Amino acid sequence: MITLTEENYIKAIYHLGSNGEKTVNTNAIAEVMQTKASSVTDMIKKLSEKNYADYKKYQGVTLTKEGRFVATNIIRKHRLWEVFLVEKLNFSWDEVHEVAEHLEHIKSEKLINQLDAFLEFPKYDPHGDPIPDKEGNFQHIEKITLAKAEVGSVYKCVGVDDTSSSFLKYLDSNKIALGTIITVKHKEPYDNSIKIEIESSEIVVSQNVAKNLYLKKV
Amino acid sequence: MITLTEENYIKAIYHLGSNGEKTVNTNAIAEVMQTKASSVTDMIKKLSEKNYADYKKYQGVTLTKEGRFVATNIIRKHRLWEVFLVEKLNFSWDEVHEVAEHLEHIKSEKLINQLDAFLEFPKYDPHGDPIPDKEGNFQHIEKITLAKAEVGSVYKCVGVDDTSSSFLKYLDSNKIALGTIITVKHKEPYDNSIKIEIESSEIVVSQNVAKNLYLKKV
DNA sequence: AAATATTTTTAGACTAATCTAAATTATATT
DNA sequence: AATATAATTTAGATTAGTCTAAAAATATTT
Ligand SMILES: [Mn+2]
Ligand SMILES: [Mn+2]
Ligand SMILES: [Mn+2]
Ligand SMILES: [Mn+2]
Repeated sequence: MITLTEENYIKAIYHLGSNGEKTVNTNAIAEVMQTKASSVTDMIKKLSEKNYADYKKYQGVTLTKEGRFVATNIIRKHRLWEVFLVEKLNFSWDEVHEVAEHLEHIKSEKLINQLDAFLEFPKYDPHGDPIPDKEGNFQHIEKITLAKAEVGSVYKCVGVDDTSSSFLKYLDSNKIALGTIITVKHKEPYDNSIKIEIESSEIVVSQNVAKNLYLKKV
Repeated sequence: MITLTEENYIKAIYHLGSNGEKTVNTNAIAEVMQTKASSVTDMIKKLSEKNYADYKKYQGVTLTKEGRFVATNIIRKHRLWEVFLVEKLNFSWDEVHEVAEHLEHIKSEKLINQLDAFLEFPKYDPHGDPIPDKEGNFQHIEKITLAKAEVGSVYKCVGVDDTSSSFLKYLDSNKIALGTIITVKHKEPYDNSIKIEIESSEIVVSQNVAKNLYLKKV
């Protein structure tokens, strides 16, 4: 039996670890979990005892195969619920994350597999993130941030790194959605802002925006 | 802020109290909650402090207006989710209760109101129980148990008291569903079993079954 | 109206998850 | 290599929800 809190720690470790293959350190987890390092230490000991994580004192933590399975399963549920909320219940993409944080912990194999079928087996969530299958496998799409895109090239918007409501609403108000075609017109060396063209109108976005928007060359 | 456990206690008190207008006693709650009387005492003290319940030592407990609102709101969510599972995700009526026990605690006004709309504002759940509106109001349907039905009269099946999987599967296997027309043919005084006619075939059901099946005269 | 049985409450202990403050280990700087 | 700084762990408390065992109150029976 796995508790809701354990699931959230496992998810946090998974997300922190998926960038490099290095171990995840205590303070990083504490920050994501909005808790204190001492609490994290207690929890990773417990996860280690339950074989969800490998842990040696002062050496950071990694997930075991079992831990990774738990993580991808929660992510699968989270993203499927997000699709449901947007596609069926008319939520906008900036409203779904918080609710999905709760729905992802509902434990029913049948529920999630029937939901998957009801949604016609979506491959991506409303933020462009891939949805793992029952075994935890999912495609990695090749994508770069707008910050690293080439001037003169044409891209398609395929995802976001920041899923905060304020960022997503900013994109809405600038007519940027998943699938939107963007041409990079100019990079300003002074503040790293970028001028882009969307549907024949030009806008300038800050470096901050550019770093959080994922593109794919077309 | 209300905890999941508090919500479940409030729901239990509501269900136990809705039969009579009397106070609900500690042991009854303990049995429903699968816990010990001492734990119940602690919790009803807490619910009383939070103004969800009125409580005097040794005198049993009743819900306040606020408590009843919490209760009907959870019941609204529980029953809407049950409808969703049956109507959209192809669950059968004996599979939904357990999952709904978890889904009913998801806290999002928008979620539940959009779900209500998506389901086209159903009035009853898959077991024939009425779905409260946002204010907690719902119609009481006049219904009697098969045990109290008159020999010779014709009834429509409108609900069940026992929502256990085994009882619902029993009904399935005997072609009894919500809306099924039933004619009462004979009451056996010896063991209170009842002979009924369904779609021109006759079956005999036990007193136990008869007490858990709700009917309405047609 | 006592005596007995039942119900309810209290007292004290346990677990999960958290915290603060102090101690320990690792890393960076001189 | 010694010292300073940062990260991590430990020790001891706290809160929610639970338990067992004992005490207190209420209900039932004689
Ligand atoms: Mn999300
Ligand atoms: Mn997402
Ligand atoms: Mn139910
Ligand atoms: Mn129901």
